[in-house]
Amino acid sequence: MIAAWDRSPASPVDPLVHRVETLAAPPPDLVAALRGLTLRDEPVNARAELSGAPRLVAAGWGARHCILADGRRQILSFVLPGDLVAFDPHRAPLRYAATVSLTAMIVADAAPLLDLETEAAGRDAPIARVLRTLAGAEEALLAHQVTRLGRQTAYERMAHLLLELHERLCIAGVEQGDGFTLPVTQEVLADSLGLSIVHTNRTIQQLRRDGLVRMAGTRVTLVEPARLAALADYIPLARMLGRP
Amino acid sequence: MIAAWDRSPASPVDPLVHRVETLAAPPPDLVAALRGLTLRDEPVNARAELSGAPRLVAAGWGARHCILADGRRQILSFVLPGDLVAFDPHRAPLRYAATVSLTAMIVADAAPLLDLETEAAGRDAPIARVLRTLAGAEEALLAHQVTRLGRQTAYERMAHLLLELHERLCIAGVEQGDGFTLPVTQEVLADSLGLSIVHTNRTIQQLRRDGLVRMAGTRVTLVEPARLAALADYIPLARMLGRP
DNA sequence: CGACCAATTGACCTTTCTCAAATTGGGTGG
DNA sequence: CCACCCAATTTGAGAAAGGTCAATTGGTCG
Repeated sequence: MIAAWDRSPASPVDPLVHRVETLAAPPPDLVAALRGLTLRDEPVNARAELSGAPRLVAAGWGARHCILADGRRQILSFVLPGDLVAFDPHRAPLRYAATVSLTAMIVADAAPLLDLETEAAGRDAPIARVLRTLAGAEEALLAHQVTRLGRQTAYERMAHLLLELHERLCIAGVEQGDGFTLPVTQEVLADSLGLSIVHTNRTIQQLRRDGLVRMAGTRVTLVEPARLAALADYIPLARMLGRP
Repeated sequence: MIAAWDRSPASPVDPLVHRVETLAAPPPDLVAALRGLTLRDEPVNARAELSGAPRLVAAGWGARHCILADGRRQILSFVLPGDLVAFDPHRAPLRYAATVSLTAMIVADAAPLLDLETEAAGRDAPIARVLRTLAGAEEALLAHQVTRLGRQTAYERMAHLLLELHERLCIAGVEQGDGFTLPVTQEVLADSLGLSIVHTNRTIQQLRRDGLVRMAGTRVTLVEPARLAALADYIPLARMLGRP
């Protein structure tokens, strides 16, 4: 048996490649090209701001959020392995919306990826098609987030978010099976779900009592994914992006 | 005096050009090129689905929305004059999120605009820069929407949305001054704000009683824009996009 | 052990929802 | 012009969901 630290270290592009393979049916040579990239990566502390240059998340959790004048915070989206941040260098980042790390992270310089796109000029190039799929995934996440916040109860929201996080981590190849590691506090969940901390806690407990999820430490297990998906009206990202 | 129907008909690109001029400081020759476009436009009935080809909204109101299994509806964003719909023909539209007309609309074929972008190949072409700004505006709108739904009270949400609609219509040159025409029912506002119809109605009345807005028929007047903006923590789109 | 942060619990309060019933405001056919 | 209709707005009353405040527990780390 091989211990985790004993394996050859994963490449920072692995989660991205896994996402691409899962969502976009890329030609093999594009996958090879992506794997062939050697990206300069660097560690980022928790609670740091991710700003500036184009980056690819290799590990760790972050978030984009807005903060109101009186301190209320709303998370717009979680930033997970395989995600691109500030990818278009020509586009100024939104003011009053920040991208921050929630845990320690490893982020890589995404410039080589950009070059790949620039060289393969043309809208129909496989790399362009793949990047469009990733943009579509981001759009789908925002649609999920708005619908959760606007039209779902706390119970539904929580189930929906857990399903989404699980699906995203599986798509990125970071997790597999029926559970995942949730490395953030309930306060962070509350700031994503638009709930108070107290109510977030009670909602989790209700899901536990109903036998739908198990949560111990940072480990989440989706005990009854099908029932969760039904009650939360969860539409998998893969399905939103058009795969039947 | 000239009746409305007597004026020379506005070009379908007018709202777009006005937005671009307001938000993106474009070079004069690009503005000329945009004005020079002759777009085939067509009327769309209220409550129709806007699907398929790239379109530019010339007049009327639409919305993107998701509908849950039990009928609950959440509007993701309003679609107003000057907005592009399904602009990237290479990108499949999200399933389970539809774009519909709320009023009668006039929409134009956006293909010539796309051609303009394709011909002027290059990320730094003025047309590309302008389209990026419009994409940034859309992103800012979604940030607003998520924050409203997640962290604001009904009262704040309503004030915030009215300010946003007003700003968008002014940016598109469709309105000016301190008011605008709101051609949708309170049910539609409710579906955007994540509220019930009844509470939407009561919230509007509260704003009226407080002397912050006037609403008669479809006409909305922002009586105290500054106080509204302060209580709703409203950040103008222009400021989010980086203009100081 | 003490400090501290996250999770949890209890009590009470506010916001928002639901249901049901007016009321209003245009249009429309007679 | 008027009676009628339908959709939209408005009102009332009671219930449910979720928030706030304050205290307690549990685990971790120096």
